[in-house]
Amino acid sequence: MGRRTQRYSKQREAVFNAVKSTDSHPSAEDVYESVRREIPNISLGTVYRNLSRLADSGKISTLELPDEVTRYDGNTSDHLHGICQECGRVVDVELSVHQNLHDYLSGISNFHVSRYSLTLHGLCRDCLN
Amino acid sequence: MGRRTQRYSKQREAVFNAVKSTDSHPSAEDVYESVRREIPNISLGTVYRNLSRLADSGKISTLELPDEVTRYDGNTSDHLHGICQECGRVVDVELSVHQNLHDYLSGISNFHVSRYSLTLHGLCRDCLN
DNA sequence: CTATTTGCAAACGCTTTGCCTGATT
DNA sequence: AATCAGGCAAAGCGTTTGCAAATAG
Repeated sequence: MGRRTQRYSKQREAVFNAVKSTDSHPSAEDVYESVRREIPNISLGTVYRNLSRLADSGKISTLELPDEVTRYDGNTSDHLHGICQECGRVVDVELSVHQNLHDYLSGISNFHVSRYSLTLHGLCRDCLN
Repeated sequence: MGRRTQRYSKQREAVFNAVKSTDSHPSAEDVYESVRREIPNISLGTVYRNLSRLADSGKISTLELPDEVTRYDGNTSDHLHGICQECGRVVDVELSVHQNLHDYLSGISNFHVSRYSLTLHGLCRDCLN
């Protein structure tokens, strides 16, 4: 066990920047496409490896979306996501709701909730018009 | 388009029964193992095909669990699921909470919620002891 | 100099599909 | 007899991994 030391690599930096610089919650493939413009011969395997390491070390986070390709988020704060049924985008959701939900869920009698995963489906602001 | 007519087959009946007769939320592989005791030469492809058809026609339902193999549920009523961090089981969760949640979620300002997918993580009753 | 990281390609796990034979209506 | 469903095996898709060469410290 124990994490081994991490060395700098321009590939990891580029992967990190690609995730950090957008709020589109890119998939590994999306990140690959984006980073390739800067480092044309980067391999998809390297992108996957770096996404995992960055997520392990808490610098980015992984999105738990049902029936979806894994997506990554540069915003590591605790928040919710909505998937727009119209345009397919994954958007950040304002979370006053989120804050009370944990208490709300402790009302459950046959299961002890330590965390939950909530994904909303509906219409984003753009598609609501 | 348009659904084609469905014919009876003993394989589909067995797949249906396997899902209906348990509350363990079996995966396709689980169903395969189970049905094989009755129909030893059934193929895994047939199990998948029938699970899809049964779900399409609403006779069983598909579980949207993040980062999990797809599981199936013979209980088609709207309810929540908890994944036990100790034993890995997926259990049905009593849902008084669930009923109010939709209203609760309409408070969100930047996303119009039409449905949501909520999975709980924690401890089931057995593992809480 | 040594350990880590890369690129590449092969392997993986789960699920779907094509093709031809067999079963249902 | 006309379709639909099954068995089998191959393919598909997203992701992981083994390996030898390159690179950071």
